[in-house]
Amino acid sequence: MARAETKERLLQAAVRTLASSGYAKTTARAIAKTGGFAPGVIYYHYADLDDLFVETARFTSARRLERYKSETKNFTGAADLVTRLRALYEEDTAEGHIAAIQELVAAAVASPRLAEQVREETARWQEFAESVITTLIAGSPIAELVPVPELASAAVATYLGLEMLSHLHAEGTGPERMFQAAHRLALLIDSVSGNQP
Amino acid sequence: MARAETKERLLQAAVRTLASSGYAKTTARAIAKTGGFAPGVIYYHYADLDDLFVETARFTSARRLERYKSETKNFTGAADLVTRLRALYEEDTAEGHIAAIQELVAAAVASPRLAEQVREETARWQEFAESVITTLIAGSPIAELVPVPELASAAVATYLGLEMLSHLHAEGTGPERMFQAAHRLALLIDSVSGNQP
Amino acid sequence: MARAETKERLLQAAVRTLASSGYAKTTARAIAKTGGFAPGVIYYHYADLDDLFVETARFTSARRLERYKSETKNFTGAADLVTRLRALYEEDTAEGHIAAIQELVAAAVASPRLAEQVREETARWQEFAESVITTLIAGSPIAELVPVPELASAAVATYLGLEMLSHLHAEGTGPERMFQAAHRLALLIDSVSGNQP
Amino acid sequence: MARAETKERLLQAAVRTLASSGYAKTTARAIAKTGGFAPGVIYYHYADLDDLFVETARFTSARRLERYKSETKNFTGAADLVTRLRALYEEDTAEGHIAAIQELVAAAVASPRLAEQVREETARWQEFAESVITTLIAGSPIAELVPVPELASAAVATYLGLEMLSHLHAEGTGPERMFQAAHRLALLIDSVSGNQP
DNA sequence: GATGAATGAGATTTCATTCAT
DNA sequence: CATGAATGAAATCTCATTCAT
Repeated sequence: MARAETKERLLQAAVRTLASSGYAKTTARAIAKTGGFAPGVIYYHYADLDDLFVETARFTSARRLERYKSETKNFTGAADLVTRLRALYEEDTAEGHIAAIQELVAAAVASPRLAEQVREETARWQEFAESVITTLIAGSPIAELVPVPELASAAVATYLGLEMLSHLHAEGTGPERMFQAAHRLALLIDSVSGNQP
Repeated sequence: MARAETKERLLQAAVRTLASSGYAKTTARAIAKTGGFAPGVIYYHYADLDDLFVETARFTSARRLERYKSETKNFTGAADLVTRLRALYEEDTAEGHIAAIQELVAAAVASPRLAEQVREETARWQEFAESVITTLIAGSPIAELVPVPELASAAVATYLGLEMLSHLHAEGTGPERMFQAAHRLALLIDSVSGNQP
Repeated sequence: MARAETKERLLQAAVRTLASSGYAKTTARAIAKTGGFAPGVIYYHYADLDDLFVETARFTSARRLERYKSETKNFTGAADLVTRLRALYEEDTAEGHIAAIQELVAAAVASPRLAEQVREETARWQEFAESVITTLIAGSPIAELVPVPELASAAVATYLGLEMLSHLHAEGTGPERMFQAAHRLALLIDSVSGNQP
Repeated sequence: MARAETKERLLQAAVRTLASSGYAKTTARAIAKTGGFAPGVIYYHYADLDDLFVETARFTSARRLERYKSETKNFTGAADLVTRLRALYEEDTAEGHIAAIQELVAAAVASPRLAEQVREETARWQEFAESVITTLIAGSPIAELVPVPELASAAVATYLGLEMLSHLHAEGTGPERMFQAAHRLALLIDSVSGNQP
């Protein structure tokens, strides 16, 4: 099998296992079982598990960020944005993307290399959040007053924290209700700014 | 040594080890080394490591919540509240409290009992956040419009997410700048509501 | 069991296994089987196999050197010295001491720490050889002409090389015949110098 | 590529890897990397690694012995012989020949076939040493007294032992100083025997 | 002839847990 | 109550060898 193809299978399996079992239980065997290959393959393609985790952070983050960028292109207002983000968040949950990232963040305490990679990815998300916020407030009278970087940081943090907490609730209604509240707030903002809902 | 005293030493050691090494490296030996006692003691006081982790979640959460409640009693406005929270957040960081909680949340994926305990603790924090928000908006004309539970959820999530991300930044200036921005916003709110700063 | 006692058991087992199986086959399992304990014990007392090998080099070398010093005290001439060395060499062979050292030297190519330790031990043997040679030629008219350090180096090298080669000969008569030849030479030297045989 | 040519590339790569990494680290992958070919090739030309090692012993020994014989042809005395041996020894070191042999000797403890091959090669070197010594002492009055086989054994052993020890010394000045001492001794012998230096 | 991806057996290493003291 | 040595199960990792291409 082609090298690149196999590597992607490994990364996918790593994401799924991290999300479902936590990083301490994401053993080589567990990943192999998830992906349906022999544990040895991991070490043929990656130096060690740490190496695989670093690549996993890069892979899943880049992949999702691309999707977020493409799906939020040309949003027409705050409410529209919330609607799109809600759909994307549901994809994240389904794929286990944020859950995997959260486990990788927790694992990063013990791995400088992983910490550095997650830091890089987070910076990319922060940049994305900044550009969305900037677009959102463009033309508004309060645009000057908004501390964009801090708000972007807060947005990324809230996103991660939400996922973190939603894992604890079997029902998983937490985020759903919050998106609804956010949507109501967004409609309010749009009506004030004269956007089309 | 008194039973209770020893147990607290164990729990403190667990918190410190979780914060500094991550839960996968928080082994019986590692905790014992942090606390300066023999690994065997853990099993004298707790059934197993999972049991210790459950108790650790209860212990550090209860302890900090008590402190948060006592330190936010009688706050006089949004800006005052932010100031107090900033000081408390610094204590959290110094003690490794939130870092430990974050590791426990990550670990909870693999332990139903731990997940249940963290859920309980989170509920208490959410309740606390709700009461603070309710107090904050009491008397305001918009009080009716604020979705308190959702806002409280978001606040807790942001708090956790922030700590999560701040771990990745060696400098650690992230939260500091956010508290500053929050303080400026709070001053604005206070001036609108007629609070004393 | 006392820590020191167990550690010595481990070191003895390591020497025996190195001598009988070569360093590549001296696995944790193999050592444990030789010594009759669980493989895990090794890692309780030593950081890793490399660590155990370093200590093994120190242990077996120090032990044998002490014996060599005590057994060559007050030798009365070259022939007497050869006789004593022959007996000591037989002990070495029986205990597997030199065979183990030889395997450790071969292993040292891949382990800087081990290389350093073997270097230290070799220096001690060279020093011992120098003191023996100096005693041997003391008072002789040619004493001034003998390059003691170089001769000591050569002696140590020959000793190791001999053991190395004797391993290849099932019969093992090689060293025996060489000691006999050395003894004849020693008698010649003694008769010239007027030593008592 | 011609069969013979490829096989020689494999053998060369094996020698270099043995010398630089030790036999435990001389894996199929490591050899392939050294030689710049795929690991699979080894198994096309040799049954297994043991087989490759046996051939490597034969190859490097035969090659060097041929060179030793050609370079010591018609030596004119002890000092001249030492000079030639010193140059050859430097070649050995540069090519990693003796280091490889030493690793193979260490490995032979665990492989009867390899042990047998090394034994054969050693016998050839012993024979070579005997013929050199015989030539050296021919015509001397003490020729009858010299135990040629034992001396030849000792010479081979010392040669191997020296290399073994020289690996441990980063500076590598050990053998150099010994060749110098040997040269001074050789000059003395030549002057006594009336050889031309 | 040669490649290099994949496997499975076995090595090293870690660690929760037990237990004699 | 506390200690810390020991164990056994499971983890990480390595590698000779095979095989489809």
